[in-house]
Amino acid sequence: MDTTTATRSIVDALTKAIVEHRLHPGSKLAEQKLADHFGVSRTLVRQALFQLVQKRLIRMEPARGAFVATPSGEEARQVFAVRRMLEAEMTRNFVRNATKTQIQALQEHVAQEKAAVQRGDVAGRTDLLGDFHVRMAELMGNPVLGQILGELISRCSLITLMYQSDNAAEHSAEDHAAILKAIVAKDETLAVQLMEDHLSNVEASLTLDRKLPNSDIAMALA
Amino acid sequence: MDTTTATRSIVDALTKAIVEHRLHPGSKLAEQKLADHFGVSRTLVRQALFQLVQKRLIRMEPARGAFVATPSGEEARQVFAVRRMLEAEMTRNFVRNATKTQIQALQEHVAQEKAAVQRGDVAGRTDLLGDFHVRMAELMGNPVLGQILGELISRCSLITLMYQSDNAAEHSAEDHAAILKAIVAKDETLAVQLMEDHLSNVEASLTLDRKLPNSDIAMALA
DNA sequence: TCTGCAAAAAGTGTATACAGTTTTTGGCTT
DNA sequence: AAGCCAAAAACTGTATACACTTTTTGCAGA
Repeated sequence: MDTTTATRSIVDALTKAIVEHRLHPGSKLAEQKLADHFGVSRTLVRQALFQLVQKRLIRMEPARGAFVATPSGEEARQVFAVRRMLEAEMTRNFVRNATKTQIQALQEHVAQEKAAVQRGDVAGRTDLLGDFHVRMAELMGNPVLGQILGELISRCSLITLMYQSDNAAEHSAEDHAAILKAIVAKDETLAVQLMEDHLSNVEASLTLDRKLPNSDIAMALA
Repeated sequence: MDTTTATRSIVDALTKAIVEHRLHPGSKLAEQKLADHFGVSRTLVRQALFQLVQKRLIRMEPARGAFVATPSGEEARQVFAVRRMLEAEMTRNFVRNATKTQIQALQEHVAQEKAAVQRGDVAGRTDLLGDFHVRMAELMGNPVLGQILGELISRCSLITLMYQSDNAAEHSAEDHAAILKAIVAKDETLAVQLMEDHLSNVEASLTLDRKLPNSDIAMALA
């Protein structure tokens, strides 16, 4: 087992748990408990936690330990702003350079989204909706961009959990379908516009000005 | 001394050393030597190294240790592509929203650049040229963007060291001055265009297709 | 019953120990 | 003299130990 793999698998497992909302914002992440759970020593857990801090998925307080991050509304807006910048250009490049195979891959993905929506699979839908963006980033052959976007999208998972309002972004799947249609039609301007609008819609569907409904409270309850 | 501070200061020191080219691409980073140098145990050094891996400034090989990263030409191109995406939008926002104080801050920075160039201060110039971009990102009040850009610019420091050709980007300082002039004139389109051109020029001044002149060799010599 | 405080428990921060792997060293053979 | 192999040294990967801090517990007093 090489060095990175052990720590890496812990990072991945915790990332997955946070992104899938199995660990809530503000939750305490006690090192010994995690070590027991993963069957390793605290040393490896600690290394993993430090990496998660850099991914902004957790925060560490001196002598108090690690907690699942509770991004502020301000931070959320900034994350969406950066996503719009990157994904607009990504979409433009995609229209210009995407091969038929790549477009087909996205079409299949959108079909999966539609299926998940129709059968009421909420968890699966949430997963797929985020994956659409990651998939696009990967397909365009720029792993550097893909990795940055992947991290931003992970953070959005926390953000949406904290600030989602009643009318959650139900029509994301439709947005994706519309974007893809514009891509197929090679309508660069429209595709870019739809992508920007889509991200703005998702952001707008959140109540980012809420007065920290749970962050401190959740910590207090933990 | 809180937990993050000890490890963090090691991360910062190593980052600085790499960005300032005091540690060359491919150099071995032996844990015990670093520990002795910083007067701490390997535990803390190791935590720092893992964070630097995520910042893509070093890489770790199983059972072989940590080495200063040697980004490929392909990776270099991708980093520049992402920088163009982000900095174009950043410039656009800057033209729209920058206050007089912020513009003044940039003007002073450009003046410093000019001074460094004139007195032939190569090290200072290199520092300042990268800082121009970080400074702009910070000024626009989007720390999320600022942090991402900061990391990309750090990577560029390694990239330029590895791939710089004879005619290194001497006129970066002039480019910056031109961009700033367009910003002052509130010419959004021109400012964005100049920023994109500037980044393309820097990229073009590198010989990214070179056949790994030092990566493996430097490792062998280490 | 509620508040306050001290002792105990739990938890973090760092160093050290040790097993396993890689690299270096030094002698032996050709 | 050059190449090769084995022993030694150096180094990584992980666990454990221990000091110090925070949190919890439980009892005494009001």
